[in-house]
Amino acid sequence: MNDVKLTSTLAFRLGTLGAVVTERFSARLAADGLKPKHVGLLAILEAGTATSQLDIAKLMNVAPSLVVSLADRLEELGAVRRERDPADRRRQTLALTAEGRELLAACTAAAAELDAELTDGLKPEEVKALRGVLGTMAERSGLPAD
Amino acid sequence: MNDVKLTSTLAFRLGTLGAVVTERFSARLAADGLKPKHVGLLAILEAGTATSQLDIAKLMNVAPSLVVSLADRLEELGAVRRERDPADRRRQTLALTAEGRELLAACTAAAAELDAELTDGLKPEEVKALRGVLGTMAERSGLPAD
DNA sequence: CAATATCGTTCACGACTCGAATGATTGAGA
DNA sequence: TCTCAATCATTCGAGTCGTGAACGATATTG
Repeated sequence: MNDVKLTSTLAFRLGTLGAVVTERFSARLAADGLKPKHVGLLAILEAGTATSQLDIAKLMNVAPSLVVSLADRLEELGAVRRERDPADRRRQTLALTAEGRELLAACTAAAAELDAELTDGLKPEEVKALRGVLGTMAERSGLPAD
Repeated sequence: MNDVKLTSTLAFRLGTLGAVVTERFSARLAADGLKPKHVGLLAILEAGTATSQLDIAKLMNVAPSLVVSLADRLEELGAVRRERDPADRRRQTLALTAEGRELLAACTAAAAELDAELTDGLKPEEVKALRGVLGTMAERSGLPAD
C-alpha cells in the first residue's frame, strides 16, 4: 500500500521544525526577558495592523486576556504605551515607544541571525524559493504575509 | 538602517506556521484521541530507530517521564506492546502492534491530506523544492531527516 | 559482596493559555 | 433622558503540557 513516511510529510516536518526554531528563537529572546509572542505583538504595532488589544488578540489568534499580560510586560519594559482611546474609552490603545522600536529591532536582528544559521550552506535560490513558498502558505493560513 | 521585517524572517515564519500546522494536525488526530507526540513515537517505532523508552526520549528531545505517559496511552489503545528486554530487564521495549501500524497509517494519511491542503495551488516544483530544503534543515537540526 | 550507575515510574511543580465572571463604557431604543 | 444590551479590558480559577527530583528495580564494576 501507501508507504509514505510520516516524517517526510510537510505537516509533520513543519511542525517539528517550527518547534525547534521557536525554541532557538526563544533562547535568544530570553536575554531581554521576552517570549516570541511579545515580539509578535511588537511587530503588529510597528506594522500598524491593529492598535486596540482586542484587535491584536484576533490578529494573533489568542485570547484577549493573554494580550493583557503580554502588554503588561511590554509596558513594564517601557516598550509600549497604554492609552485609552479618546473616541471609545473602553479601548486600550497600544503604541510603540522609541525603546520598543529598538527592542523590536534587536529581536528582528536575532531572528535574522538565526535565519543565517538555518540557511547556512543552502543555495541562495533555494532560500529565496523557501521564502516565497512559506510566504504564500502563511498568507493562506491567515498569518501576516509581510 | 536595516528595515527587515520580523514577520518576513524565516525563523518567525517557520515558528508561526509550524504552530498553525501542528494545531491543524492535532485537530485531525483528536478523533483518535492522540496528540502529535504520540504519532511521533509510533513513527520512531516503525522506523526502528529506537525501541527502549530512554532512547526514544532522547530521539524526541523529551523527558523520559513523558515517554512513559505517551507509551501508557498507546498501550491502552493497543497500538504498542511493552516488553522487558530480556538482556537488560531495566529496559522497557516498545513494539508496534498490527493495530499500531494501522493507527500510524491513518495518522500519516491525515498528515498527507493536510499536506494537500497546504500545497494546494502551488507548483509541483515549488513543493518539491520546499520538501528538499525543509529536509536538509531538519537534518541539520538533529531531526529525523527521513 | 558492596557500591555505583542506569532505566522506568511516580509525583509535585511551573509555564502557558483559555474561558467565565466583573466593572467600566458605549450605543440603541422607549 | 433613562434603561438595557453589547463591547472592551481585566482578573482569576482551571486545564494542559512538560520537566526534574525522588524512588525502586536491575545491572555493572571493583
